[in-house]
Amino acid sequence: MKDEKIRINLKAVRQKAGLSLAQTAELTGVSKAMLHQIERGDSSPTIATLWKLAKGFHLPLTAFIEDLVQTTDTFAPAEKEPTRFRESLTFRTVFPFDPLFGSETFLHTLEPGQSHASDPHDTGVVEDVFVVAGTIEVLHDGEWKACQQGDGIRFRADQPHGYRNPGSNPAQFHNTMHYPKTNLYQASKGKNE
Amino acid sequence: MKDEKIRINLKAVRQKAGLSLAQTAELTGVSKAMLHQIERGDSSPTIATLWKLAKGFHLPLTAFIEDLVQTTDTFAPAEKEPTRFRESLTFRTVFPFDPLFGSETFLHTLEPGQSHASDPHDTGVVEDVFVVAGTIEVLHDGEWKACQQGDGIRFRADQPHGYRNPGSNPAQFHNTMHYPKTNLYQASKGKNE
DNA sequence: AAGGCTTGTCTGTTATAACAGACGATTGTA
DNA sequence: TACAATCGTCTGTTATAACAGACAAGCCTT
Repeated sequence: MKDEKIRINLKAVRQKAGLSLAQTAELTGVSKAMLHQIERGDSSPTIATLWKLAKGFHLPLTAFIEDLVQTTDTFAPAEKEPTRFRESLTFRTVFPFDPLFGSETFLHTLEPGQSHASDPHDTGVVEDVFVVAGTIEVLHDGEWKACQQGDGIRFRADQPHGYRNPGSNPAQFHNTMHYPKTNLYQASKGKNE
Repeated sequence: MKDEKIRINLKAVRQKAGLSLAQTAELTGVSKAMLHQIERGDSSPTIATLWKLAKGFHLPLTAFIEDLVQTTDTFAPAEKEPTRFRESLTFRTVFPFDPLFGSETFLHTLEPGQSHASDPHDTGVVEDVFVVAGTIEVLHDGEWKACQQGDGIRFRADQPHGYRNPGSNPAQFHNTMHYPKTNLYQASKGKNE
């Protein structure tokens, strides 16, 4: 059964923390016997107990099950689009729009001092921004939010938003646009199907 | 309790797929009564049950567990505590799974010499990899493909694949999984043995 | 050795997750 | 109106997750 991985993860986390079953029971509020059964794979814990474990170890719930989620494998390389310029920023298409997923990803580059304002998109469109290098500020809900390298921010794009680079070094950020299923249907009604 | 997320996500996923409780029971192997109790929050499902749901819907376990940001704004700061995954790589969730888009995004970190292999996932699942820093090699069709900083690769994830860092510096890469919505429907017909 | 204190394991008991099936309410069709 | 086929809800029953506590084996002190 796939549940093995849960057992392994729990044991690994516990041993990594250098805790005994009793200590773990004290820490998480899950009985010692239950911990033992989970590690042995004799019982499949409920999410409630999983949550106790996560909280006790100060780990995200996914820490115990994330490996179950790992995808894998084959690939068809994506073509690299040439860099294009708009008025105020440079961008490159990393992953082109795919109607199956309803998303597209760009890599934007902002020189120091540059800013770019984007008009509101259709309702339901969501934007993911992840700062690859440098520091940028993202405008949404009427205020500028500072985002450093490694920060990720998701927001509704059906309102005015924009980006600017307040620093002294070039900044790069990922930009993924999600177009909800409902929008796709309305947009492509009578075309695809 | 935090278990609400499970209930909400399950109901959202089910309704998104346009399935009734009976159809979902048929699809996932979880009884109709139990589905109802889970959605109502009257019972805390077992991971075994959660796994049935995930397999039935061809979705990751995180689809039911991660915060359901029904397209609300999220901010994932870079300083967020990374989740350690075994001995082979470190990652953190940048954008959690959202049933509206059917995708989730992680940020993986590979130390020099580290490698990670993944098991095949459901057909139709597509993975986007974008190298943020350093150099990695991606295993595909039995051969390792070198990917430098700024390279983006999209590939189908229904075959074994893996990542490794052959360089002498740490490497970071984005990892977005797309779970096609069509799977939800196709799975309901003819999937049962 | 003896004692005290751990470790992980194994009981018996309780709480509840999971099941099969019945039930009224609703919808569509003849 | 009557009938059939759904829907989600609500029973009673079974399976098992979760608990408290006992147990032997190992590890230090003295």
